Amino acid sequence: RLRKWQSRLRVSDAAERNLAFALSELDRIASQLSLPRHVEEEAARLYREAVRKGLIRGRSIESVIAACVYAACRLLKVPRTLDEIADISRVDKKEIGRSFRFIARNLNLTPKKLFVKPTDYVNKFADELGLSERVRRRAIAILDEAYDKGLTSGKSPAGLVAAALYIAGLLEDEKRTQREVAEVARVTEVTVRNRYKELVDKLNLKIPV
Amino acid sequence: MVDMSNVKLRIENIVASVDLFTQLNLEKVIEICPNSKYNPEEFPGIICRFEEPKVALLIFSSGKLVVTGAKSVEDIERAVNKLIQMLKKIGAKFGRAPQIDIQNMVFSGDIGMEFNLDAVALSLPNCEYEPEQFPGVIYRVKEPRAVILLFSSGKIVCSGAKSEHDAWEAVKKLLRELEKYGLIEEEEEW
DNA sequence: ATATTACTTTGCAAAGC
DNA sequence: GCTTTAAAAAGTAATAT
Repeated sequence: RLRKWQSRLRVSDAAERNLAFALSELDRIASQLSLPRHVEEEAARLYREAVRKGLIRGRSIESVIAACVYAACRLLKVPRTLDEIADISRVDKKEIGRSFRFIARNLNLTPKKLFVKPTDYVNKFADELGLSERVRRRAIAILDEAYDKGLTSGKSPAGLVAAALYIAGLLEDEKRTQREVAEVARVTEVTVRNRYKELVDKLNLKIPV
Repeated sequence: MVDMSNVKLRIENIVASVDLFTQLNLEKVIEICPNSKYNPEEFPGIICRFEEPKVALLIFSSGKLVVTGAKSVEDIERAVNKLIQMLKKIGAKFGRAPQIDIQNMVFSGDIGMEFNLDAVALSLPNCEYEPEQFPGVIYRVKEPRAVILLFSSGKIVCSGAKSEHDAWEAVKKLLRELEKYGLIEEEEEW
């Protein structure tokens, strides 16, 4: 009886210590990414729910916390690339991605709930690139047309947005280099180039020389 | 009824576990396997490749094997018999026929129609789609157990099935779901 | 800037750490 | 959990020329 209580106390002790560690890790990530309070709170909620459902087994607390941060950003439409989160996490991008897909499956975070409009990424990247409202609208128009023509399925949203901003910059005379857009979107220049070529070709865009 | 007339499936890989019911001395076996590798430190089995039939075999001291890379069940049987003939030369005794269990079959295929994966992911229950990490929709079929990767081109990969029949059944279930949620007849309305 | 090679995802067994 | 093996899909990434 007493032993039972002691082991229960030990278990709850460990659980509390783990939760404290998880929340401090969440705090660290949230502050480094300058995440709004409500996103951090949502990530904490997701984490507690994941613990309640026993989804941490076999996964590191750090990868699950990072996954919850990414999920919260997606749910609340606060654009953050997985790369940005992986940069400041101790676990690699691959592991965070696995944990993210696992909690998404088990916490019923459907693709619909997780969907972030390309517009949100356009604004985030455009902010970092200092691009005008006109360029943003042009990029969104390009993305809409690309979607209608079936050019976006299976492609990296970040790569598509990067290429659209690159093109819109050229068309609106606010050029940013492929290197610059690739850097903010966290994709390679080759990806920007590939998306650029396809969009220019299939949407018959005339790029000023 | 779902129209499967335009659907194609091709076997790409078959994984089987085999029991030879004989203990093996891997140090001796390694001598008679031409292109093989054996590093007990990193992996407990011998990794052996046959060119005909083209398969890879993992040979364990327990007399159990894993045969991968086969394009047909017959390839696996031929590979196992070939290995048995080789093992007989180093004195291995075989009291009974080997037991071969197909564990996994991988198919590539085509549904014959393009898909807007955003639309699929929005309506198809229990599917995953993270284009930032992988270009296909991941759909898990419970019965028969299998997983199908669906790409925007309409090409698919089906894995986890234990037979060709199961793979076709799994694909049929996916098509029924796609049809049920109005994702089949789309042509221009992306 | 392009070509090649490599890695992402899915499924599974084997024996041992 | 990990280690090793196989193969496809289509995308992205890393490295070579």
